[in-house]
Amino acid sequence: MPELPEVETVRRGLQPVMEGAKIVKAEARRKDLRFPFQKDFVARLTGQTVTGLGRRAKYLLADLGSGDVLLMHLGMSGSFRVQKAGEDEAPGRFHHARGKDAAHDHVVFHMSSGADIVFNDPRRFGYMKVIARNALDDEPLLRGLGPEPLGNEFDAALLARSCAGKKTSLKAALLDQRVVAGLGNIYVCEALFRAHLSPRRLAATLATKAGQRKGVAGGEPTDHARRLVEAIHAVLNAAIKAGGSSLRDHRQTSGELGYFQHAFKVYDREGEPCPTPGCGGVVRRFTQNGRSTFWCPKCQK
DNA sequence: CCGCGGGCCTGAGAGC
DNA sequence: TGCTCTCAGGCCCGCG
Repeated sequence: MPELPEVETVRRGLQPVMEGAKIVKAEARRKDLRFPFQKDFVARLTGQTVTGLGRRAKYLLADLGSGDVLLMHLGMSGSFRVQKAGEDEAPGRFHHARGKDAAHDHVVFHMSSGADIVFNDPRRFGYMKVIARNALDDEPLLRGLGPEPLGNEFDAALLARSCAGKKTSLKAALLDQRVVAGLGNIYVCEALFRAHLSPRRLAATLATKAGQRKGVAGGEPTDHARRLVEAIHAVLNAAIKAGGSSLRDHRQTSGELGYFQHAFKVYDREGEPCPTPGCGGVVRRFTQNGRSTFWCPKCQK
């Protein structure tokens, strides 16, 4: 489910109840999520103060007083909710009028702030791991990640360079977290639409001819690359402002829905008229690398 | 190394 | 009502 805007929304919801508070008690209610929990997972969290809550790509990172970092990933269906300590934790199958099945409340942090933070994940593609902060650079889950799309170093030149020599489609390249870290299927479709670029275009065409050979440092970006970076910035910032997109699972930690799904131009809009003024095309869908791509074949070239 | 397809899980919705 | 089938916002792994 969650792409960068949803994870950032979750981070902003958790920050006020986690930062500066102590994890009085941690519960892992099953032995695994996507991966088995570490044997010392609960022990390394218990009694620790959370000194900061950050985000890298689609990961949340909670800094602990011990020098450890708690790494959290929401997978496809993970969500956090914040509730008052002892409140109505899981009385029935469905609670909080949120359609969340309590059977999938897998991890709970009881905070000294008086908040219980509950991680719910029906599909269990999410995971959590505690690692030493001084080993972050060696962490396999983080090591290959490319630049933050909203970070200073991510610009047209860098994008063009990392697409240089890529034989794959532009769509697949943008989904590759080594190229840029944090985009997923929705925001790739939306960014390509806003940039009027075809998802089928060869990724290497973002660099000029001179720069298309892989690894050429001076590969000049094309106007296409500039347009695409602008579109990525715009769509991510707008989505964060809207609290993310709620299709099925994503909720803000308060339980509120995000509402950026209403602003989708093409995602999940197969058959609708293209929203580009004067285009007159129709939004189409097809499958690329096993994922649905939504686009307007008339104005995305 | 690179790109692709399969697999991991559960649940919602469509069609019969 | 209920069954079967498809699809879903992610990512690791193994294959060619």
